[in-house]
Amino acid sequence: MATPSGKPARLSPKPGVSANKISQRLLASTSPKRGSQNAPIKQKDKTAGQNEALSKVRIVDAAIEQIDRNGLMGFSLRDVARTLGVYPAAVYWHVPTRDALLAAVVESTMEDVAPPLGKGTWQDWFRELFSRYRKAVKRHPNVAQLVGAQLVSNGSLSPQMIDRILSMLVSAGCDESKIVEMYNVVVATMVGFVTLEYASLPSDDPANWAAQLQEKTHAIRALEFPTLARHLPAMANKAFIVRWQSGTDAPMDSSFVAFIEVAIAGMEQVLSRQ
Amino acid sequence: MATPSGKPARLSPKPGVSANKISQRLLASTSPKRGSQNAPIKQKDKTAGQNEALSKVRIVDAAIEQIDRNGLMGFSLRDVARTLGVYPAAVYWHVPTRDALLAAVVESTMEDVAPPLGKGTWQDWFRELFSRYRKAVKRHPNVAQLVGAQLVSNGSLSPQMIDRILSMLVSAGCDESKIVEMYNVVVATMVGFVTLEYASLPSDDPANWAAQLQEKTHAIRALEFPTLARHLPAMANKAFIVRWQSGTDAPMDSSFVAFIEVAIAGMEQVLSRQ
DNA sequence: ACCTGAACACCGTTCAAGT
DNA sequence: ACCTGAACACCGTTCAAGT
Repeated sequence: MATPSGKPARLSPKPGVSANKISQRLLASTSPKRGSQNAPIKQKDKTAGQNEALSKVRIVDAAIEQIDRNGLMGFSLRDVARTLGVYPAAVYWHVPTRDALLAAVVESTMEDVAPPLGKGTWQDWFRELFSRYRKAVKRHPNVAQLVGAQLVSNGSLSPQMIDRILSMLVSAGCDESKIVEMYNVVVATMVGFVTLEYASLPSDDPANWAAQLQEKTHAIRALEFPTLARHLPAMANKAFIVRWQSGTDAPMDSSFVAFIEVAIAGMEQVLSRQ
Repeated sequence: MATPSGKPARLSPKPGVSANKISQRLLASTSPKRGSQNAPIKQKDKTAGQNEALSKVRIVDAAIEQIDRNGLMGFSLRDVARTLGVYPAAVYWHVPTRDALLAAVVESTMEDVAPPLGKGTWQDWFRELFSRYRKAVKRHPNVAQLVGAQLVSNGSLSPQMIDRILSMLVSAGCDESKIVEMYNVVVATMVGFVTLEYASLPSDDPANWAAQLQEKTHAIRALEFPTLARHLPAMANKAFIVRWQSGTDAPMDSSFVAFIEVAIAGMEQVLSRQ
């Protein structure tokens, strides 16, 4: 009845979902999958509007739509092709690989995060930058993981954003010798919290998973971990590691604010010390 | 010759690698894959040592080894089974799913990150925590993405670490009403930078990819982005978004130090204000 | 209790051939 | 130039059956 892994050996038959890879489930949220067979279904009716010429933008849009609906887990080139009514190979004419497509998705998601170089304080500018980034991710939360992984080293290289961050650091009085370090601090701050906040849950079966995690939570020995035990009620589903919903369903607004205030206060401090 | 996506329509035949999913390539580093067929190759010789009874720990260890060698991309249940000389289904007796296995990998990677509650300052304790976390990730860099995604909301719930972080915050004078927020700040700080630093590169062909990115970099219009242009030499391969190696090959030590100093200075500031 | 052997329903990618 | 149609080499997962 119970396997060594402590779970029932097999649950319900689980029909079409099956297969997949890497962070897939880890990063995923939910997703059905009504599988059609092989050949694409050409829909000639105007209602669907699926018969304009295929193009990279149409493909990227379809990909985003699919990721929004089904999570990263629900994403596959073949499915995108299916919803566009073409063969998978057709997609390959416009996009060299699956991951190039995902890179394009990231790029599209990240348009216009960097605020213009107005006349406020540098502190306010960075606050605005961080908030805008978060809003951009919020619009397509299931893309969050991609962004985190991609933004680091990627063709989604937005020179404008980089230039503005550097300019702002200069006008914040950052020493030229420290500017690369501080730039990295800014980017890590921008991306770090939000990536975690919107990291999606591992399970196919969120309800069950939440229940299990709550179990585990209640099983914590109050004597061994008194501080944790004391704060548990306040932390439940509101603190990293002790939550069972992602930022989509349980936003962490106040913690985000705290995070950026810490970051900015820290930057003030470090910049004034140099 | 050139497709709309601006890349050659098809490169070299690309033999066995093929297929895969999600962040796969995004998170991956490199990986061959010498494919055996279907049935596992039983090796009865002692040298390989592959004939002890199958068990969850052996499976997890094999998984880690494989991820270290081939990247997350090179990871598959079937491959793990292959190296253990058993059928894929055998693995399923010990581990309920692929992602449960990856969760176990994370858990194993994250052992003992939280330092004991010694007698130093709270500042030093957090410095130590952040450094230990980074070292743990460094040991198995290809697991970094998993950790980032998992640690947030996961069965890798380590009550001890949480308890210690909370205790430290209390003794740092953190107001009880702000403790959850500050805890989240700490976790995001711990995980954020390092996850980005070790995020792996998208390409199957890192050399080519690096070249392309350098091209793109040189193509930046100096007139349009003067600050960026000025600092480009200092940033190349050392700054997020403008690098073509991951933390494994190009560690970002000084930026990491700057990051945690900013974080700690910020925490001092915020804690003293409340 | 633990594993084999085979099957199922998917993948990403390639490639000749059509239009 | 753009897409079809089919194939190739993989996946994760299930399930009866063996031992």
